[in-house]
Amino acid sequence: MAAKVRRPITIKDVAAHAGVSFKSVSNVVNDRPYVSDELRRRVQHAIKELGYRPHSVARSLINRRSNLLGVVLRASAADTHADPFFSQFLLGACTAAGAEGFGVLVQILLTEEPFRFYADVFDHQQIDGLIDFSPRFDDASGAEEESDQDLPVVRIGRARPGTDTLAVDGDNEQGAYTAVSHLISLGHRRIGMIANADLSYTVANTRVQGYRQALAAHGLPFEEDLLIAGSFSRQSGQDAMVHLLDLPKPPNAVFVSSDRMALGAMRAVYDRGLRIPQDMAIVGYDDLFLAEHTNPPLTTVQTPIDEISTRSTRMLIDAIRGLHIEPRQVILPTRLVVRQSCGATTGATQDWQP
Amino acid sequence: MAAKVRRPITIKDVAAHAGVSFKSVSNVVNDRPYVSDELRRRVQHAIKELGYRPHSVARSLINRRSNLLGVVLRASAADTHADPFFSQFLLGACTAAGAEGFGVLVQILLTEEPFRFYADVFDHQQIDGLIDFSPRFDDASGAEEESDQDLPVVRIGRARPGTDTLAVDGDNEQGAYTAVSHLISLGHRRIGMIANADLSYTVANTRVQGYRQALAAHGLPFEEDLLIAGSFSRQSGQDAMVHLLDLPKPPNAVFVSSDRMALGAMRAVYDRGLRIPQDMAIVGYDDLFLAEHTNPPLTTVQTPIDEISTRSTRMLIDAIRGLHIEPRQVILPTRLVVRQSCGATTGATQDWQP
DNA sequence: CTGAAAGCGCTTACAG
DNA sequence: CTGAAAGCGCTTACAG
Repeated sequence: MAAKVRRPITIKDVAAHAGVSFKSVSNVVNDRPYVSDELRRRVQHAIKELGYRPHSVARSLINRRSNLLGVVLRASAADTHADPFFSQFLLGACTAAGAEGFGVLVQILLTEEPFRFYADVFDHQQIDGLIDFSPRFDDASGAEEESDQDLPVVRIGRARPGTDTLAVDGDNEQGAYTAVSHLISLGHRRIGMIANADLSYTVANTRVQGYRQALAAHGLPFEEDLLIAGSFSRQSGQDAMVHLLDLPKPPNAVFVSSDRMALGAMRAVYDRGLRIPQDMAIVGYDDLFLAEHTNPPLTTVQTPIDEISTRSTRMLIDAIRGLHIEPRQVILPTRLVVRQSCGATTGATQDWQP
Repeated sequence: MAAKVRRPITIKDVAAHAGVSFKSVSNVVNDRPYVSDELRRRVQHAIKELGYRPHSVARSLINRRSNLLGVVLRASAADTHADPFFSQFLLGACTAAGAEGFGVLVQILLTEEPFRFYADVFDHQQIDGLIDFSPRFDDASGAEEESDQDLPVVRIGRARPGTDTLAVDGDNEQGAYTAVSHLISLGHRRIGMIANADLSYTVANTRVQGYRQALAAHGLPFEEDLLIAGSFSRQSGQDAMVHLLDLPKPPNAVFVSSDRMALGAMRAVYDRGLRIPQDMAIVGYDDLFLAEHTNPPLTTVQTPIDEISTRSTRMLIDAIRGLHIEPRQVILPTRLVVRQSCGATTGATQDWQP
């Protein structure tokens, strides 16, 4: 453990203490070749003894590198409070960044605020690159893809087709496909879908694709009536389910591509005096903490958030280092977590009431 | 909006463009007095035109200030995934810090890792001060209060008695007091408590104090049997409730000082075939997102996390600026959110099943 | 390996 | 207000 330091120790203090030139200290610190083992040992000893830490700011000034990564989250105030992914994402990002000597600067913006360019987001703070973690930002605006500097940017989510934006995302198509196929394998033939948002959002659109592909792959027709789009909120999930239940011939299973909205959908089902999953099977998306605690526990799709955070951070650091990055878009597989709301009796978790 | 910049613009570029000395540019940027309005206008015009941003690293080197705040979260991997407070805390901290020209550097540590001193946490990254957001870190270790540098630190949580650590916290005593008093006002006389952790954690201990004070204030005896400590997890809440239900004379109301544990406690109640709140009233603590979604919705205590984040950030910045800070410990009032698990019929939310 | 110099972009303190 | 200099802590490039 480093000795406790009161006054800043500089490279010169270390050089004096070790009886070498400060140049040699620099060489040792930066792991340069042509340093004799003996010299290295003496310098390292002095560094330890004095508790020397290279002054990152001075190095930044000369290297034109701050070794700082920016992470921006654009979300509504309500989302932020509940967003279970951001903390988890940060954990992975901090770990991956730290391993490469980078720190993580965070900026959270409310979508209610006027749009800001990346350069403005971190204002005068120098960063070497940036991760845009704004899963719910309307893709149609597109403004966030326009890097206003030569700043490397990795986007969490889907890149706009035709662009070469660096992007990492969970496989929404596959996640939805798996969820719906699971319902089909359980014997359901009329399966509705409540999309998590308007289809201009890729995060909604891609999941609808998976839904349609699953139907098609199993020879089931796509019925326009059975697909309805919500808007992220629980209430919108409830409204959508009411709409489906009011159909002349309602579905008996629904894929709700957001756990939060699935909560609202379940409420609508119970309000009609129907049972889950007997009268209505439900599968969600996200695997929020609460998915385990609904009644019955919610079968849902889990996004590989840890892997997304690690991959995107490494990708950004590679970009900062000028490496050639291939592929530029990474899509990571999701996992279906089977509980009871789908009607499968094979769920690992047992039944309980709250 | 700033013009788009390809190459870094320096203070000299601005000076040349405006036809003034670079010294004057510095004066304008730093809002020094004795700058004529005419000069200021010319410089500001040039700054805008060139899209100049002062190089924060160069300023840091000379000012010995990075304008960077560190925020550390120490948590277990499981907690991180679910911790609803951290994102929300960061939102407040980023906003408050940004308003004063500070950026926020984040570091998330897993409690499973070996302990690290603050200086090691941010390694070589320079920060001006630090917020320790480690609500569940065992207070008994105390290591985190020992600043190993002259680094200003604000702790989120309770300061150790007798120390002058800067600290901001929610009023756990008052929160618990209010929760238990509410149960008493509903007619309950045998009220148990499941503490969120071992009493060596102030976050548990203070809530127990509130529980005892509420009993005493209403002339009810404190019965040792009715108090049992869990350990943050849902399972521990379930086990504790089983224990209480096995008592010769079980309570008919329980204050569980953690929503997550309340979830386990509810499960234990249902496993016995009992009803909530008719057979067992329950009040939680934290107001997690899911509290609204339990069956029945959970009455719980809400911590003023937004105010905690804003106050602690401002306090840290004041400390960095060398201001005298009084009081050094701030305790902010909590709020009881009445739903249905306590048996009050006056809850604003209506009854529903999941 | 050491020495002596220049420079990263800025601020400070000192003369004019 | 301007000018010319020094310096924050470090790295780079150049001689020895």
